[in-house]
Amino acid sequence: MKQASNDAVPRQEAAEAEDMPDVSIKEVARLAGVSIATVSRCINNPEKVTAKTRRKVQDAISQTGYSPNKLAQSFRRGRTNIVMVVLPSVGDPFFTAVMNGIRGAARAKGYSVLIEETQLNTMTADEIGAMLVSNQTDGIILLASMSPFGNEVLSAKSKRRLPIVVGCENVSPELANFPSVHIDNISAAKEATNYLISQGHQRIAMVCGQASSLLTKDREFGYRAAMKQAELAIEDGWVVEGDLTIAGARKATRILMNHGNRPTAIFCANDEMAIGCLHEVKSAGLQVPRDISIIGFDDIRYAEVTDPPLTTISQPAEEIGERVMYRLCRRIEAGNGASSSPEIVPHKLVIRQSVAKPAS
Amino acid sequence: MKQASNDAVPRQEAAEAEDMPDVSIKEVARLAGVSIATVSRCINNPEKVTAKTRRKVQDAISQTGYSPNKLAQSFRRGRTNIVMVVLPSVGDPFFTAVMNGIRGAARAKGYSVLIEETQLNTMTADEIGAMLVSNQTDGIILLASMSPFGNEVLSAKSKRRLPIVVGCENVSPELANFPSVHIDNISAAKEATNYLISQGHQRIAMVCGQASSLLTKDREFGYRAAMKQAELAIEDGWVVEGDLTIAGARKATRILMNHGNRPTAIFCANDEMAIGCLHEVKSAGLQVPRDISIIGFDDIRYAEVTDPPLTTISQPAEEIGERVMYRLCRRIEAGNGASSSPEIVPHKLVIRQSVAKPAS
DNA sequence: CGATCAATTGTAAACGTATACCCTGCTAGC
DNA sequence: GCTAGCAGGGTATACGTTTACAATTGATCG
Repeated sequence: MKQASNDAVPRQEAAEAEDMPDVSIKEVARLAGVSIATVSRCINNPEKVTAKTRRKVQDAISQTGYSPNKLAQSFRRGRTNIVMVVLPSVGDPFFTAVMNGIRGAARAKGYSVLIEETQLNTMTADEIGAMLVSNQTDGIILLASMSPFGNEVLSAKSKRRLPIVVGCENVSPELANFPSVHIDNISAAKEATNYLISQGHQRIAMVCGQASSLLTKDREFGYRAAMKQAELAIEDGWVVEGDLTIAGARKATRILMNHGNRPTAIFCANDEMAIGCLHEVKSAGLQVPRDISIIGFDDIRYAEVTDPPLTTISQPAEEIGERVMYRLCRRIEAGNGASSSPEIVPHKLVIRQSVAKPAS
Repeated sequence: MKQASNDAVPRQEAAEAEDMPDVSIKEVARLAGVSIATVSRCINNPEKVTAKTRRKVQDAISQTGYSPNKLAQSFRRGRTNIVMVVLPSVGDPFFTAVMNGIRGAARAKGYSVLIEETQLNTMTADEIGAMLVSNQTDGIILLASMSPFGNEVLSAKSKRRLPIVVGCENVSPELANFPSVHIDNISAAKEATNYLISQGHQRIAMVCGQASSLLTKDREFGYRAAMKQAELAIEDGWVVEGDLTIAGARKATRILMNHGNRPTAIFCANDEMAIGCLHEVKSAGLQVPRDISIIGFDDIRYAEVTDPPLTTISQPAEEIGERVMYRLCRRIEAGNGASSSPEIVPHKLVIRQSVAKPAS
């Protein structure tokens, strides 16, 4: 296959591309007959260099296939253009949607996104702190409560205007005065519960999230508040803890189904669990919503294709993602100058068909 | 709250932690009364340093709260310990599962994971290539066909034993001799189709993925092969392209439902689409599997909670993720020395309740 | 034509770490 | 007690950029 030389292929280029050991700015400078400073300027401040020189450098660059070593750049500039987002589970479609918003904004701003899950203990608070401190990332978006995180590294470093923004949930006390963007989880949970009440339900149970999660804590709080306000009792065993997964919800639902005083409606702290709950109720031979009503939270994309379609609270997930990323950017650029007030985005009750008036 | 001084708190530490401008190895060395080389050795080769010295250094480190600047480390060592994975959609639970495998292995090996989606053009092939070339990442896992990617950057660089591993699908010709790990998509699709045939179906349609995706191309190929082998005709309009999303599948399904010669079974190229398909069929007032059978592909976690539960092809998603990551590690460490043969993992037909014998 | 000034380019230092190489001092063997 | 050997620690350089500053060029104006 090695032909002699009868085509007009620019042979030199090919040859250069062949080995190309590790072409640095030096090599380009040599080839263009200028100093490395000029090459650097050509790339970063093209207006500060003569058109003629720019050409020479451009030629040299395309000849060598040079591209700046990002490692060196990051090192020199002290910035990686990487942000980290910490969340409970990438698998949850709600967070996926938030991530889409983040990713879009990140891309627009020239950042890459590093994802870390807390769910399976894939990363401890210490490690996250270490990551921050060691400059691997320019900033962090917290979509998950990280209480243990607060005290150790954070408090010491927070004064150094550490770029952290909290998303999707209230900021915990330890993280006070970090910016945040989220819906009003308490009000939203109240609204969901009130909707069930307005349909005539009185025996309303809840499948909530882990106790450690501030987000689900708020939702449970809203549920309890609504029940209290309506003067409805919450029986022992009606509030059962899931782990925000389908499997967890199924287990929790089984417990509820076997409760002596079975509820007529179940409020799930997220849609993922509502799906598990729905399946489990149907598996028990009951019908939804005829026998039991179910309401979820998040409005993930599967919510409208369940059978029956899920009534739920809708969050503007992508928008949250976008906003949280933009706030992080401002925090990175402006330091503590950027505002740190919480930003509340609107939620919405989406009525589909998993809730009906109770049978009795 | 600012008390005078009546407790035994080590005041110096507190004071040091207070400002901590940017403590570098130099500061630690100064404090420990040793050279920076020794500090470095203490961290990276503790056995090459006296216990006594080690102590002094350790003390200085914890006093200052020093942690090595990863940027500088990466720069110096020429490695970032970050790998990039390129995939069509993080939202797809199948890829989420693969990612879990990747993440687990990455964590075990000390890598962080950078995710890039191709679906929404969030990153062009050029950008990915640039990323690679500029050392931002140590290696890349491709879970998505990147045909346009092949020629430009890759071919030029592939000789430089670029650490790339392909996952979930056959490696395209341009990427030849990169390692890969995936199931045998063609055989699996054949198996799915044959199962429908074995149940007595003759009018079998398929909702496939984008033409650009090698993975879905293979599945379509398997379907066609099985049909041919069984001497069953595929009518015009029975193979309709979805985009691997619920919405796309619903649109595709509507087309199938209106087909003059309506199929009795539908093979969907992934479960996400099968869910959309299922919903659409039921929305049309038909029953599954009584009126129409549906079979999916991937066995995502929602597959067992649909109504009816989805019959599908199961892939060992996490295992694929793990293996692909480990192969990438070997590639990073051993260069081209590491084998580059494709690694086929087993798939499995999971029979649930979305397929039955045809009515007629 | 020479001087002054602006525009452009070159020089060199710095970022924080790792390490090759050298030096010191100790131990052990004779 | 002397030397060979070696382990522990110091010195200094390199990694590839960016950038402050110096130097040079070219141009404009007197």
